[in-house]
Parts: sequence; structure tokens; C-alpha cells
Amino acid sequence: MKSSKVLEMQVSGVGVPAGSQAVKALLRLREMVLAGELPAGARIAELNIVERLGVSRTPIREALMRLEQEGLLEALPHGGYAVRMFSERDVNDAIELRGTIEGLAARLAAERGAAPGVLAEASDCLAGIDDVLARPALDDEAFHRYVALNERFHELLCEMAGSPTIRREIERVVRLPFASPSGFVVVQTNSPRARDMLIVAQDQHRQVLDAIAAGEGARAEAIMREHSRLAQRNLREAVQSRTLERMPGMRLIRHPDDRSRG
Amino acid sequence: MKSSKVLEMQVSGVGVPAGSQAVKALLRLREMVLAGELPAGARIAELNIVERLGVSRTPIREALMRLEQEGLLEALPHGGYAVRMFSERDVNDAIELRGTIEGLAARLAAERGAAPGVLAEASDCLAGIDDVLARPALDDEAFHRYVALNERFHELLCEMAGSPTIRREIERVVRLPFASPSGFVVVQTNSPRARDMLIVAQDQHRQVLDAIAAGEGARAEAIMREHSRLAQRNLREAVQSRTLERMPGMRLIRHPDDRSRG
DNA sequence: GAAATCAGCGTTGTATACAAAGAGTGCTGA
DNA sequence: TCAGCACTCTTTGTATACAACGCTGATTTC
Repeated sequence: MKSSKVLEMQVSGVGVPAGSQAVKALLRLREMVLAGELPAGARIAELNIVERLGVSRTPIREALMRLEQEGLLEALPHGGYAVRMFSERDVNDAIELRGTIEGLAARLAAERGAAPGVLAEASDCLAGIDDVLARPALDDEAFHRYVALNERFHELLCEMAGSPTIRREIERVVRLPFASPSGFVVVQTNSPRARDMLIVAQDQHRQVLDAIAAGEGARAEAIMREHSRLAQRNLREAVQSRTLERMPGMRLIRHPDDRSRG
Repeated sequence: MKSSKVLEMQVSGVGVPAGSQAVKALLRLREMVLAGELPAGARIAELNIVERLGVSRTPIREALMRLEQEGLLEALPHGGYAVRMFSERDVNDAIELRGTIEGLAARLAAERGAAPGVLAEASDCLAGIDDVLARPALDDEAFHRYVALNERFHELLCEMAGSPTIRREIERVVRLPFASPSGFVVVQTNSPRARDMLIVAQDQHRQVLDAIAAGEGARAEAIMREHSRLAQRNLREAVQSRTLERMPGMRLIRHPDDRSRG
């Protein structure tokens, strides 16, 4: 119980409302899992978490359940949860799934017509990304900005479909950090081809927006699918070069050579 | 607390293990929501459920959370849950989403190759459906059999993709009763065109299996998408003819003419 | 008369005590 | 020495008491 006060301070530190204990627990636990603080594949003891977070079991159990729904944890046969591990293929499939649903959203947006306001904001997003990419050097701040704009653009895309159901499901899929639209851009910050990849991605952004505006559903869908394959390529590269360790959540991906942690 | 014993008997009645209180509560609550026992759109009071189910608040809160994740309930801004209501468009989108993900599964199955055992079982399924459809009259028992075989076939389809991620997500989407593969076949039992619809559906089943076996990914995907549009057509018809009332969960669909229950 | 505030109540959120189930360990008997 | 059983300890599941918050309604003040 020694560190409970400290952790409380960390969580409710600045800015974030951090509402209930359950939300605190959810955020902190997710963070811990993604940071690899909890050994991947190992069972999670509730009392252990109680000690670490200084919150009682009730909200912790709630958080554990939510993380299981998110797919970060798996429920064990006789109660309890364990940190889930992902094969490269799992991650690949998750990205493929995201691309497919985003493709659906883009097609629906094109077929049904998107709200002008959302289209305009998406356009602004792309202009912002252009700004970032126009800089000669892509420092950390530029990447951070890129990630934010990129995620916003993808959000706007699924908003364009005007379907809460689809929006909801995309949000689910994206919650797995490596399936998120900018899951792997960070990896290759210092790679010489990094900027080129982003240029290609940005071109796809432009084309899909164009397709949606023109009502070209099939084209919009195809572009979003292909767009997600950029992430798949980055994934493969990242796994091979073992640059995963730096990213949040990447310790959950089992490297093919690893024999341990199975 | 007067009826707790009775309900306990009902739930753990025959056959079902019904494991924990939480599982009981989940099953009973889902049933209640789908049956329309809880007024659609209304807030759910935990203590009310405690009285009805004879289970304490803890497992009930757990069940409520799970149902919210399933999409049957919505979380209210200041705590608590309400029974969610669906527009015809919501349902339509949910079916479209299912078709899309099933299409993805079928494509992956075709591209990666499906396990022979699963293919064989799927084939058996189709033979079983043929048997059902060969009967001149489609009575209730035949429909029940059709539904079971149909659901099994769809399960096998997403198993063929060999991707736990995709399997998981399909199971999610399908949990909304009207988005399930056989969500609307029941509706039209007595319609003269009922059997014809099933014939068409069965042909699509055959073709998609053929496509998968032949490694024709694009074809398999297209068929599954079109397959889901049968359900969309049935949905439209059912909403128009107001035959929804009989099906579980259909009271959650807001009829366009209804001004109440908003 | 209207609006605002305060009090009471009902509801959800949290902590904790208790129950039950599993796993591990040590003891006993063959 | 090994197998089996029982016991204990750990861990999760459940119930319940308590706290905090929002809402409603009534009363008071302007």
C-alpha cells in the first residue's frame, strides 16, 4: 500500500478529469499492459493491482473486464485474466480488419454522401499533414503532429459514413494499439524511407477524399484497403528489424524467433 | 425479494450449467431486453433487477457492462444504463458490417486455403440444408433446423479464415440478434416467397464454398456481401409489414411511423 | 409570482467482508 | 519410493454496507 498516494497523483495529475476510480484503473492498467509492466502471458492477480493502484478490487475488476473486451487481456478458464500475446499474423489480421471496415466506411460515405462540414475538416487535416511533410527534417515534434492529424483524419472518415454502428466498431478495432492508423509510423522515425512512406500515405488520403466527394464508392473502398497495407508493410519491417521495443504495446507481439513467453 | 427462488429455478432449470451468478444474470438480462420486458429507451435500475433476478448488485453490474459492450444497452452520461433502440438504418448498417467482415473471412479463407476438415463440415452443413429445403412444406421444425444449420455454416466460414481476431469480431457483430445470419429468416415463415429466399441463400452458400475451395478470393468476398443483402431485404420487408413483434429483440427496432419511444 | 437554494431521497460508485473453488504441498499408507 | 488424499493457502466470485452524486420538490426570498 506504500505507493498508492503517488499513483493517485500521477493519474489525476493535470488536466485529465479522471472521473471515477474505475476509469483511473482502466487507464492505468491499459498503460501498464502496453508498457509491458505486466509480463506478457502471465496471470494478473487482482490484489497485486490493488496494491499498485491503491484502488479497491471492485473498480479493478471492472477495468479488467473492459480490457478483456478490448482484446488486451484474455479470460482464463477458471477465472482471472492474463495479458494476451499476439503473433505477427494476429496483428496483420487486425490491420487487415481495420482496413476492411474503414473501406466500408469510405464506400458508404461516397455512396450516401458525406456532410460538407466533415469533408471540409478532413480537407483541413490533409493540409495540416502537407505542412508537416513539407518540412525538410521530420523531428519528433513533427511526427507527433503527423500522428495526431492522421488519427483525426481517420476518425473523420468513419464519421462520414454517418453510421454509429460502424463508427463504434472501428473504434473497437483501433483500440488495439498496433491496429491503429498510426500504429507503426512512429517505428520508422529515423529510417531514410520514413518520409516517403508518409508521402505515399498522404497521397492515399487525398485520393480517398476525392473519391468520396465524387461519390466513387468502390474506389474509396479500395484505397482504404490498400492504405492499411502500408501499416502491414511497416509491421513486417518493424518485426524483422526488431524495432518494436520502443513502441507502447509492442512487447505484446511475439517475435517469431522467441521460444520463451509462449 | 419474493420471486428470487422461482427465477433461480428457471435459470438453472435443466441442462445449462449456468456457472456463476454473473453468467446467469447476463443470460437472463439479455433475454429480458430482447423480449422487451424492459421498456426500450428506459433507464435500467440496478435494484429493480436485483429484485427480479434474486442476485446481488455485483454480478448484475457485470452483466450490465457486458450488455453495454454488446451494444444492447447504452451507458447514460451520469451513470447507469438504458435499453438501446435501433433505427432501421442502424440495423441495416449492422447487417452490412456483418456482410463485409464475413466477406473478409471468406476472402482470406480462399487466399490462404481453408482446413480440409472445416471445408468438409461446411459441405455437410449445406447437404443438411438441402435436405430441409427438399421437403415440400416448411414447418416450424424445418425452420428451426434451417436456422441451426445456417448459423453453423456461417460459423464455419469465419473459422476457415483461421484468424482468431476476425472470428472474435464477427462473433461480436453477430451478437446483435437482428444482425445475425438467420436474424430475419424466421420472420417470413408463412410467406409464399419464404422458401424461394432460402433457395437463393443456399445457392450463395454453395457458390461461396466453391469459390473458397478454388482459391477465388474476390468472388468469395463478393458473394458473402451479396448474401448479407438478403437479410437487408428481409429487414425492409419485415419493417414494412410490421411482422417484427414476434421475433426476439425486434421490439428494439424503432418503426419509422412511431413517434413514441424516442 | 418566479426563481433560486437547500434538503431529502433514490441511485450509482466504491470498499470490504465473506464464501467458495483450485492449486500446491506435505503427510500417510501401501 | 511413489501414489493418493487431505489440508491449507491463495485467489476469484458474491453480497452488502457505506459514500457520493444527482435529481426532485418544497420553501424562502426578492
